[in-house]
Amino acid sequence: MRMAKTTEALKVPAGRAGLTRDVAAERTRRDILQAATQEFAARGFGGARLDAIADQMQTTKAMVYYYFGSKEGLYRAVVEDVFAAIHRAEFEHCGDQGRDAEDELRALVTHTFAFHEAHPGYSRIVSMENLNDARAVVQLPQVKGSPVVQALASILARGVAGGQFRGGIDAVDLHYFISALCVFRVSNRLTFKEIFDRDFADPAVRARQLAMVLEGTLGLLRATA
Amino acid sequence: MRMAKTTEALKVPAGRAGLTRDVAAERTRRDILQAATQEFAARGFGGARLDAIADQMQTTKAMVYYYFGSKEGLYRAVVEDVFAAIHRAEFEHCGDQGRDAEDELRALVTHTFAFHEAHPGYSRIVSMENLNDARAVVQLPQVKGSPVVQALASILARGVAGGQFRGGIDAVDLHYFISALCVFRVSNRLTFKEIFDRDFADPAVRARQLAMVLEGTLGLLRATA
Amino acid sequence: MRMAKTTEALKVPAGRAGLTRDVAAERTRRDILQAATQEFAARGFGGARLDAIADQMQTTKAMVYYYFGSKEGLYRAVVEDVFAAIHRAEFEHCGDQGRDAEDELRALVTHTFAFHEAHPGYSRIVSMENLNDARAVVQLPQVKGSPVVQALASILARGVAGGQFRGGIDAVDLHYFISALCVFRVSNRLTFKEIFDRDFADPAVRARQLAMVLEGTLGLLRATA
Amino acid sequence: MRMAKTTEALKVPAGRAGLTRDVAAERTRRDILQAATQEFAARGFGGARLDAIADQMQTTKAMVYYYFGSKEGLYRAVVEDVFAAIHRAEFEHCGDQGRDAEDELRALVTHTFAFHEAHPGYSRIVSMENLNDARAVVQLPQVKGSPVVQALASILARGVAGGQFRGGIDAVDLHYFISALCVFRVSNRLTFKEIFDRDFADPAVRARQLAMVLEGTLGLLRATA
DNA sequence: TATGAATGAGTTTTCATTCAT
DNA sequence: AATGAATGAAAACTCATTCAT
Repeated sequence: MRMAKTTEALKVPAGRAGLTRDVAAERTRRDILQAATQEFAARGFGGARLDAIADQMQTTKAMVYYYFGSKEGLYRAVVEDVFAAIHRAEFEHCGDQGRDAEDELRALVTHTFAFHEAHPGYSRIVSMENLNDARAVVQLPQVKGSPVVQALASILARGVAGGQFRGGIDAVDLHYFISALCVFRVSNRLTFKEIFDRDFADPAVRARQLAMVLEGTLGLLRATA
Repeated sequence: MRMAKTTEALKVPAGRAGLTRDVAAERTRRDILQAATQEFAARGFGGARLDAIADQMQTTKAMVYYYFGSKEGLYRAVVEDVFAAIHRAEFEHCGDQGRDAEDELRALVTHTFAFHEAHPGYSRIVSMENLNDARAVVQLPQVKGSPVVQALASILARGVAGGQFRGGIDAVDLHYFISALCVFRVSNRLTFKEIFDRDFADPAVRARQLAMVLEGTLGLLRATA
Repeated sequence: MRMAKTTEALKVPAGRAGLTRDVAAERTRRDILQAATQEFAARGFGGARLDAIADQMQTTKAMVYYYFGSKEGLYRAVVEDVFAAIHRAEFEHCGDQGRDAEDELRALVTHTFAFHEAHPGYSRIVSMENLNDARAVVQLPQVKGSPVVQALASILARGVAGGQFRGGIDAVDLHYFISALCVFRVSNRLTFKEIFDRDFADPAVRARQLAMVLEGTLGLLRATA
Repeated sequence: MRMAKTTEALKVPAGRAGLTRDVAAERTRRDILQAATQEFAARGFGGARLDAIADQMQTTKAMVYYYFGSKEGLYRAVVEDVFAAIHRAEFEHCGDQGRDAEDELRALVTHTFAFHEAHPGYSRIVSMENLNDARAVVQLPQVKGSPVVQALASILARGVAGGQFRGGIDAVDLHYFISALCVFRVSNRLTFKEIFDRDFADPAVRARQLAMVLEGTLGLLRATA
């Protein structure tokens, strides 16, 4: 009897005795997923080794097939998981509406900046998925959209209403702008360092860049050209 | 007798009769390099297949070894080639100094924006190299630095001197800022399109984004906060 | 506590309350056996998958081990079951002795012809067992012999006595003759159809072939050469 | 650079120097094919092991993929080869037309009888292919038809014209009749021996059975019922 | 220079079997 | 009596690399 595919496989335990087993199974699944995220981020899809993933746990390689069906299925689950984490993080931030639009935007940008910096593995997975023609994302309807767009739209509307921001800026475009500045410094850190000898991880550099991102974003919104 | 390694293999021989053959050889080498660039860009290092590269040409797989020594050597040559192309493009632009600093900056940003858009394969190779821990770039001394930094420094100096720009912005940091905005929309186009349903290739979107990049960059430099 | 092996597992228990459960168990066992017969017939021993067998029922793969001990044990049970069914069918026919020898033979041949046609799965199992070096049959003492041989011997004796048939024909040899003609058209139907474009399932073809088998058999027995 | 697929892969050597290599390559291919025929005949498709095939030669398992692309491709090549051999044998016999129809038929039957007996591996492959739903034969246009049908048609026509045979017998049907009797005793030899304790390989049994097949066939054709 | 054949070490995948509950 | 999870050994298949010509 096969399981495979994605996440819906974990049944709600019927009782106490069942609980332990299902919990253990779910734990096995998560172990695999975590190890796989690391391995895929480190070596790409083609370079990732199921052996390496299995070796990181107490489980065997066959379990990958039991839970995910194939290397491709595992990859899909990893991508799904990463985008879910990104969206979750964005959602968690969007709660504290109601403040001044500019303050709000600064907070959002700062948060985004810090989030990607703190989770370089996510950027790697996203880069890899782009190299892979987004073939996993295409098949995952649940990754569509992000709460951050609503949040930006709200900020923009308030800023424009309050006369702080100029109009004509679209929320998705603004998200591109902020994302580019926050993600690039993580995803392209290594080549940038080699070529320009500048380490984005250096605290001073980081502080300057955060300031630039904030000023650039606000400069864009305030521009009257 | 093997040749292997990277570029020093191209020495143009002094002999006369040998010329034809060397020209053919050089052509074979370039064919391999181009096919390899595509293959690596499409599948990453681990996913790239020497068979696939050989099949794209009239040459055989063994030729890869004759000219590049190994898959790794071929990969290095591809990365070197790509960065050389990027730097060459940047250099070509930097020639027309002497105009107004802001105009100059607009031209440089616009050029960078268009260049990456026109060469998505380059961004792919750069993304891949980052996923690969920059292991090729580390070994390639010739890719260090870029003329664009001098150009930006010159623009900044003139802009500050002319009172158009505020001071305190570093040329390399500014290059990060511009690169991020120009590269991200190419390297992350696919996932962005899937998730936010916004196609960066759409002319209207492109025009808006170019405007944003220009306004954002200038807004950053003009900012007095 | 394991049971394993083959048929002696079916003992009907004397207990009262246990009855329901044993009936259910026997039903499970038969379900497995049927699914297994199909799977083995369809894919051969090596190609058969316990997963596939389990998936066809409401039972799990582990039940196969509970009831049959191993894939090999299950295979043996299937072969035993099939030969038992064949012998049972042969026995059922042999009851109505006492008629004219030639009529009797016609009836027997016609019956054999129809039986194999109606149960192509049996021929498949027999073919498979031959491909498997008869390793299951060797270990199954209960499949030895068949009532059909006695029946043929009786028919032959009466036919010879009545001057209808010539002597010198052995009952087992005659069984080979009839079986070959009846089994081949089932077991080799597919390749024959592809190569000669003749479908043995076609009613007209079937009628002609039945006539041939009857005429051939009787022609053999009447021959005086 | 891949080859795979079936037989057309062997190029005609361009010259003397090329000859040796191509001949060696062709030899490798045939070695694999022969080992595979044995392995498939012995264990069926699912049970056959590529390792076992490779171990029988001085070549490696990867060569199977080089020449045949997959286990399935190898299987197809084996089936093709076997049917080609059967048809070739049938063709070789069909040459000596012109004799008396009955003599001719006796010779053909005797030859068929001996051929299958001498090549039990062929019958195994045919049995296996039937168990495998004739999936290889379906894809092999070159196995369609057999010269034996023409030969039988000719014999029948002459026999009818000469008054020796009755009319109304179709050549393909007759081929079924003869094939069934000749193939069954090879393909079902093992189970028959176990169940009826009669060894078809025994010279005395063989002689009796050949006589039966001859008499039965002629009896069929002479029958006036 | 160039080619097709060959190889060996790996990689993904499968599967019969067992275990804990 | 039954189940789902787990396992290890082996299977098919791949691929970078080398060799003979």
